[in-house]
Amino acid sequence: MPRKITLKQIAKELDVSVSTVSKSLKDSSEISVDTKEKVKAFAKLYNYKPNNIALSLKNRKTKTIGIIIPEIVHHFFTTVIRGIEHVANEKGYNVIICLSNNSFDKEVLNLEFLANGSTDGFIMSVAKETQQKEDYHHIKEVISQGMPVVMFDRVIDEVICDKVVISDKHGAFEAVQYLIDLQCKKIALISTVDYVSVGKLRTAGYKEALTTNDLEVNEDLILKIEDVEHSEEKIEEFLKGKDIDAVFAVNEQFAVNAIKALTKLGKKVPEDVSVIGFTDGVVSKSFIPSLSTVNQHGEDMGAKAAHLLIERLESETEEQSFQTTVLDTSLIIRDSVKK
Amino acid sequence: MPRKITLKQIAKELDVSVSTVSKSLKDSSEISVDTKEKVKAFAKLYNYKPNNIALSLKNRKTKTIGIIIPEIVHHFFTTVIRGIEHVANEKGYNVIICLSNNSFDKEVLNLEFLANGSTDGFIMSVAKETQQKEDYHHIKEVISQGMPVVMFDRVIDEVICDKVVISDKHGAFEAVQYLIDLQCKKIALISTVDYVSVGKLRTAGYKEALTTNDLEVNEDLILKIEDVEHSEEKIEEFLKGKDIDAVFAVNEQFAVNAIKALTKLGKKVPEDVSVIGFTDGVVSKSFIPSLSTVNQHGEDMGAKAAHLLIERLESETEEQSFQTTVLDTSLIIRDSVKK
DNA sequence: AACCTTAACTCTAACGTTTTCGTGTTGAAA
DNA sequence: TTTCAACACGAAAACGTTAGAGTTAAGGTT
Repeated sequence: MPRKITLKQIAKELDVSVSTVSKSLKDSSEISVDTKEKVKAFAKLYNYKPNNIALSLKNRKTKTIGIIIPEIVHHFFTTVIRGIEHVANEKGYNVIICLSNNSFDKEVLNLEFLANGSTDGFIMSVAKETQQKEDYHHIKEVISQGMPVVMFDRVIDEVICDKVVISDKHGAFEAVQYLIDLQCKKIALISTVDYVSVGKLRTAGYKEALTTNDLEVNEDLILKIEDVEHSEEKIEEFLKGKDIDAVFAVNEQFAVNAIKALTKLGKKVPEDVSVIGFTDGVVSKSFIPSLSTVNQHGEDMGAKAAHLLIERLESETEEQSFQTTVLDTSLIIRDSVKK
Repeated sequence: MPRKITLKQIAKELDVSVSTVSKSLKDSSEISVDTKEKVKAFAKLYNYKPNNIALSLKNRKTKTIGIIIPEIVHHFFTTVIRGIEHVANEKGYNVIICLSNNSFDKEVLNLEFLANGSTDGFIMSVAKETQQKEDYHHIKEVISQGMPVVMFDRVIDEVICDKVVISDKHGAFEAVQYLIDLQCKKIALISTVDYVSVGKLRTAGYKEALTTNDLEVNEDLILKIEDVEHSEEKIEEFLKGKDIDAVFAVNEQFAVNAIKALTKLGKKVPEDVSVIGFTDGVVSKSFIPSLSTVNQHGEDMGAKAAHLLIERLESETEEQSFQTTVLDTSLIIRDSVKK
């Protein structure tokens, strides 16, 4: 029934000053043992807990990390969040999550809002629309105001801050190399449009693998998809009549859709066509055939990002050198490739 | 380069008082047009934005909603979050997410921490461990301190607050009824242990459907699983040698595992055995055969919960009547049941 | 007796806002 | 010339907390 109790109320009740109460609870040597015990007992009885907002105002730090991501209904992002959350909690930080829904405007709004006192720093993956517009003033602004920012996954070279990425290019390279080692010669690529940084990088890895193995890059075998919504039909159309022996897809959904389309077109996976996707989600494991993928280790990524941010928050010196951590991917081979 | 600017700094710079600056920015009629314009121009130039923390302290409200859920890497919960976030943002609220990881202690910690000024109210789904322990003192306490709480999905009857649930029992009933209408007579149930409220309710729906159709409830056809981790083997073992023509599973994962197990055991889905799951996730749509499921409408659930909470936060009167909103499920029929 | 210590407090300022209540200046009515 | 609004602004309190700088009284030292 009782509302939250404050120092002032305790002070009044015990007929001492607010500072005495505060110091008692901090076990200050300035206060007599008697008084301290009395105050502590009373505080415990009324379940006193200091008000975070007041503390934040006083200390000018909130012990809160802002996460801004494009989308929450997305397995990879949730694993990253889990990683961040784990580390943050360990270090006494809270986490506040905002979604940009891939909208530039909402990203700006979120960032501005959280920057006004709500958080000490940010961990973010930028919205697709932002990457398209190439407008990063909002991010640069919070950084220039002294807020540390750590970017992950979709990072912006132009913005100077700590970053955590996976070796997209190398991960793609390895996957395609694996396919080549299986004697695949006609490997199709299903990617996203180029302004999405990861799509671009994975495409580069695909191409590099081909060229280093003296295989020709055939643009007819490359599909770039704008929106995930109608990917299924597009993929089917793309694969129709194509003479291929493997597919490399830059995400899980595209890989699944590719298998479905291939099956529809009368080709068997993995007997006729081997398929490798990117990102190890729930679907990959469950699917029949289970999907071979490039695992991104989202949780590690989140953990690393959180460490970087907290380190910066807690270091006294305003370190000016920023680092980009590149995390390795690992290739998980399951049933969607021939043995 | 400039740190965030405050009213005080603007005041000093323009040689007026802090109150004049504050009033100017609020376009108060007390201040001359000249001064107001000067202040506004200056504020705009330096990109002044009021400090949220200071505002929160002053207004004694944070315009922030706390979400506490057991797990983030979970499709259903993320859809709920998306629903909450959408409504919250519309109404000018922010969202802060904490994970209990299904641990009672962490749930308590999160709740206590957020209750000390960080949020105006909570939307939560309780941890499995909490349901097991049946210890709800932490939730009752924040409520008694005047913090509105809205529970969803896993709700506690014993705690008096607003709730949003789906008609678990009825959803299960409909699914099983559908199977019965297909002439299935030997329907297995794969559920969770009973202390998880939704598992219990869905089991009840299953049983009711059987009895209303004069079918016997055979406990040998019911499997209750404790942890999801090793569900695959357990389900396979359970199904081995069982003479059944349908399976109803209380979640997506169990349904998928059931199909895999059945396939392994030489039975065809849907020709020999029809399968219906619960919760419409990514896997359901992608799986082959695509899964028939009871759709929970997570986003609606989140939206409703957010509406309930915000309404309570913004109503002056301390309304004492709490409501439980029951959302309908809908049965999505795909390829995992025979036609 | 005059001074110094020390224990045990209390006061005050500060964090950044908002808002109520003053207060001094002007111009005009009486 | 006095009186009184109207105007334009400033001072101060408040939200809850902390920390450094006083303050007071008791006791001890010279």
